[in-house]
Amino acid sequence: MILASWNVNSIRARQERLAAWLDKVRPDVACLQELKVVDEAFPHASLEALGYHAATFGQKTYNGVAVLSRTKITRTIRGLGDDDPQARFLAVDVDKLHVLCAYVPNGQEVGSDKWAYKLAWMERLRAFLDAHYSPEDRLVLCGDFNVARDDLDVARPDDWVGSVLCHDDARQRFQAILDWGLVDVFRRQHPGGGLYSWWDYRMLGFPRNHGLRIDYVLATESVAKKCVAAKIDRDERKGEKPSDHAPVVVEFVA
DNA sequence: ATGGCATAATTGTTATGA
Repeated sequence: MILASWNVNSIRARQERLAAWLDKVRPDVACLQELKVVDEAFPHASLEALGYHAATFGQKTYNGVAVLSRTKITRTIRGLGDDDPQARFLAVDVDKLHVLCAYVPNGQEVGSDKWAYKLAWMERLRAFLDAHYSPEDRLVLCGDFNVARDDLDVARPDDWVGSVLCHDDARQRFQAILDWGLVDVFRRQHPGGGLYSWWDYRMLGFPRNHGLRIDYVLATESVAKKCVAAKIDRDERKGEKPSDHAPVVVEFVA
């Protein structure tokens, strides 16, 4: 089974690239973030034509998450179960797997209101896991976490010391999510680091490979132990009109 | 200290991202 996570940075701007990529990779499940579109304008028809069911939790202009699946989606939970108006979380069941798709807030600047919201949001995500699932479940939590876990996940760590992507307080919230009972399956496959999922559009970030790994596939151990391959599809950061994020693609055996 | 690039709201400029 192939599972992917990709922050597309507008599904409408990325529609052609997304379709070509789905056709090439044929993931069984794909978690998408930053749709920047309301549910009514989500491109269901073109994705159906490619063989995908879709669950969406969209929003005008900002945020928005979706899960695509080649098999039927049997349950959908939109949001973390509170009155937060930002569309950043979607959980579905597909086959015998819980699939959770998250777009963690960026936080803008340490000390800002958005920063406080980011930390609180990550705590709410951990609480949601506690309330709804067991670490014994077959579960994956994928998405853009807007946190580089370790300096191994940062090309130029000195540039990012204390920033919203690398701050200890954010890393602690991330670790609390892992400590619930999740494995960073990409890290397990590539313990040496030095592989990135996001590069700034500016300052020749991608040609210089000044990247960070902030997109993740996390899995409970029963799923993680079936992982046979994990990669970041750097080719998707090349060419015309790329997202600033590349997809993370993970393969599991039966 | 700032912008640098991209997107979506709109058509000149702002909010946001990471």
